[in-house]
Amino acid sequence: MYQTISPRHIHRQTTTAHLAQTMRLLFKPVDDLQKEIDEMVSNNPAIELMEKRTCPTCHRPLGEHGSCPMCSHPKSNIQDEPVVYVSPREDFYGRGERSNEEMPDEPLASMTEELPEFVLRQISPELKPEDRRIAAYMLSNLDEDGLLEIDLYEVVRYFRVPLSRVKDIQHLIQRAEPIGVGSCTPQEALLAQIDVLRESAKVPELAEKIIRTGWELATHRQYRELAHLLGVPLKIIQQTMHFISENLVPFPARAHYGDTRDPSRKVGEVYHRPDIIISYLNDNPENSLVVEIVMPISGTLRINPMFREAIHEAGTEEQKESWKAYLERAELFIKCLQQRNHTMERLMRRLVGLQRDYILKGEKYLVPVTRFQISIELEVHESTISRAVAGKAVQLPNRRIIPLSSFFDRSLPARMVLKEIIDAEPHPLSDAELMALLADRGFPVARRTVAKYRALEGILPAQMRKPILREI
DNA sequence: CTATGGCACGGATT
DNA sequence: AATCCGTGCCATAG
Repeated sequence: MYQTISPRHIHRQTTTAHLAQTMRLLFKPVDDLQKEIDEMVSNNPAIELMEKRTCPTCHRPLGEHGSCPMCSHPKSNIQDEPVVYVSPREDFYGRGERSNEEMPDEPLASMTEELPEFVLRQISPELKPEDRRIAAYMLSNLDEDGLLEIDLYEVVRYFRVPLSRVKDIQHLIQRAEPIGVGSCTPQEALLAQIDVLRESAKVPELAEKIIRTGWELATHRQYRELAHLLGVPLKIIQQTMHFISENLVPFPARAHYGDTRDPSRKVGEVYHRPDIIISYLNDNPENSLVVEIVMPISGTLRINPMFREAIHEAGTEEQKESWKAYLERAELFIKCLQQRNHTMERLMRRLVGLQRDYILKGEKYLVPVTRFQISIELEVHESTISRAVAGKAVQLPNRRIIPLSSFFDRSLPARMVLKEIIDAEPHPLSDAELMALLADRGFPVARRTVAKYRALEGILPAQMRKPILREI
């Protein structure tokens, strides 16, 4: 944003109207903010959008001080103080870009409306610019299960590019969340998931074999025939099938929608543009973290100086008044935006410092914090924090997009440890036993609560966890 | 009798 | 003031 006013200065001249509007803007996620800004810019002649300024070397938008935080900032060795800045960032589809290309943007099925965007956003950092159209085209042809409903050759013909290039793009898509999306068949989706899973856990060799050669039999639950075909004992087959049904999803998109196993993901809250992007400086894990507060516009807003001048030459007194009103509203709007960003910036600086391990090492390391505590530390009202957190999404360095509110989830670490325990124990443990083990690891919770956590994580009760097969 | 899920209560959080 | 979350009690299933 255009800043001639320091945040402290803003604070002093806060008025009630100002406050009210700041509140309104504060809890708006980027999507809504974009509409808000668009409307203001097109209706109010006093405000204008400066052209975007991008860094000449890395093409990222410049930070608010006119320097590029991504490449001109020296390597920071301050570990507790991440670089936080407000970033003007373009819509990922590129505004206006769509008009000169015949980007296929026919309406999608309502359920998957946001899936293509969601995926495109994840892969766009690795996607060559010239491949974006192809990726977007493929993503717009997903069915409601997240599988590609067109043939790869169709894409080849449409864009007249080599098949290998299309396959490369598909490979990229498959590895984005939900993993396996964009595959042509359920098998392909499963194999992609195995691929990704192997990076962090061991996967039975047999699983891949079953999917590759015996999938027909497996889907019909003809395990005996399958065992015979692969020359493996029936029992092993059953165990592997159990592994598959527990860990893999043949229809990637379903995991996010109707699946009651993961009630923490609500429909509509899943696929968001990130409001905040956390990444490594220059994408190098050696470097410190950079936190971008995303702005939905590609430039900076400011008062049009011409307009300010023009007021003196207003024809009638009436006109003068109305122009002044425009001017005031524009000023207010800009100040409120600045304050919103300032609040977000402070919040994220504190939060990232606090939850660094969570961001880098995983959910197990989340530090339990309440909004209330943060509000005291930042000396703002607790509702301010609530507003700032509500409905916002964060993209982590590993490209996962999660709700900002998960930073305040008290029970997440306990649930992750619970998962670990269950994964590790070959013998199914009852809730009471699990309770004891959790207590050992520093999570004293009631037996009843263990059951609730299990349910939250979609883990079946002990008896049902024996090698019984779930429907695929 | 044991293991679990449902319901509801109370305290903390928002 | 409304909502969320952990927990205790009790019914039910095996």
